[in-house]
Amino acid sequence: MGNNQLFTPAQTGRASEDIALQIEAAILGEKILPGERLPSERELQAQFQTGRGVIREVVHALKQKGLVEIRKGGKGGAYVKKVDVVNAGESLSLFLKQNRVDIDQIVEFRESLDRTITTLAIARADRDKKQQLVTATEKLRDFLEQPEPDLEQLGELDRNLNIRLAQMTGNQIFEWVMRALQSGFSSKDYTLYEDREFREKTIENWCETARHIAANEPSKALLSTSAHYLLLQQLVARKKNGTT
Amino acid sequence: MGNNQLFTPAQTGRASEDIALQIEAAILGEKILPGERLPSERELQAQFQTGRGVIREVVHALKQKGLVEIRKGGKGGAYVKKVDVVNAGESLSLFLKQNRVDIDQIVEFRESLDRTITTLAIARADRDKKQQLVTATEKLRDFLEQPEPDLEQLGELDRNLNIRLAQMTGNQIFEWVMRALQSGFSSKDYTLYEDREFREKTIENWCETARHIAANEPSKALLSTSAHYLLLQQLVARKKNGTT
DNA sequence: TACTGTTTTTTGGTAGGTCCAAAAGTGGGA
DNA sequence: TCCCACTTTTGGACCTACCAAAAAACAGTA
Repeated sequence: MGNNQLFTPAQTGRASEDIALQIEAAILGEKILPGERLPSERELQAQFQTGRGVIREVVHALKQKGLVEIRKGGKGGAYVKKVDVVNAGESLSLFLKQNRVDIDQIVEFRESLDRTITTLAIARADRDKKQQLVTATEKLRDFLEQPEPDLEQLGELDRNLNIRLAQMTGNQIFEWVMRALQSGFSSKDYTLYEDREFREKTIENWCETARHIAANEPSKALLSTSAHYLLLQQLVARKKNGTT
Repeated sequence: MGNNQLFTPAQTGRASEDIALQIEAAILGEKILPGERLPSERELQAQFQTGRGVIREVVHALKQKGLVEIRKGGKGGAYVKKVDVVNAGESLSLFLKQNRVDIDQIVEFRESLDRTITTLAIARADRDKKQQLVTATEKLRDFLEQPEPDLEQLGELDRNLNIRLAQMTGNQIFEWVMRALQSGFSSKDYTLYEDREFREKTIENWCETARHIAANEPSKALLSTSAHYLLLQQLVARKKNGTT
């Protein structure tokens, strides 16, 4: 970026916020493209006519927001990241954690989300994607055949299925919300998959749903989805009664 | 270099992140309750045996996450905030801004969200709340009678209506997502309300929807909602053709 | 030339200090 | 009692120094 005055010195007052806004605007305004790097902390310090501490705070705030990635050493610095859908931001997760949102609410929301996603996925995704979904669910079922399946890995596969389905809507927001929600969900995971019956029925249900989606049968697919959430609600209710 | 460290992630981890996690855990674990304050930066510096810069970074990261609020002066410091649903986190907003998510996608998502919310609101909210919704929509219509309505204020009222409706579901997550989405939506606002016809039809539609909700008529309410989004999609399409 | 190991430079990370400004408390005088 | 100046607390900014990691530059050898 050289010596052209992309940034102006901070005004007196909340210097850090001012600088943060300038840099953030530069990133969002694509003055600095993803993959490029901001000047080093010491350069920024000179450009903004400020202390390095301020710059560090700013850069770290950007890092926290997921806008940049920091590398050290020669050619290190703050590299602008493309905020992709993977970065599901922890704000929802934090909200779920601190407010002790009831798991029923999460389930309810996920059900409504899933129904829409299923419908859209059937309407929009191409044959290949749908077939891949079926294959993935069958792989999951095979995985479950093991006498001692790794529950953590199982959860991971399940999450991936959900995300894959969300991607099939062609609408990034569904994927974003799904990811955000799952990071919050796993944080209050009641280790649902420990229940063997639930686990088997759920996977079977997944396979069924995937088949309906591949067959372009929205109403049947929605029925499977509902069945899944019915199962989930029952289990959650049991767990609750068991622990309280 | 001892080879015994080959498999451990090594403690190259930054002290600041470590400290941040400790404090965050203390807050989320309710060791420190909302309203209480963390020790002062200098005290923390002493407790953690570290430099003040590190502490400042940590505290500001927490502030950025919305977990604390910083006051200065005597009795100042980092006060723990209750992360309420209002704090809709900017991660979604950032995502929408940087990825140039198409406005159609936002509209599509909002429509699906609104349909669920409407259904749930009818099922769950009590008479009073529903009546208040009707009153609020009528107030909005009256506001529109002015020859020169303040568009910004109008948008604000509209947002409040949406949030009020989301609250009526009794599920905080809907409210959270609605808020997050709106902060992102307004950032790519095509100044839709500038179109006088759209504005009037929309408000009229709002009144109608509210009445259907108050009358416990889910299917009619959903019809109004659909009509609203149809209108919105048309306008967006027109704007798009006009600008590209 | 090509590879290899060392040294230098760049850059973030940490430590500790000084000073400033704002906010709350403190106390004296009208 | 009330108001104003003074003091204390605390975050905000700035600075200097040094450490550690990573890349680049370099030297040495085959």
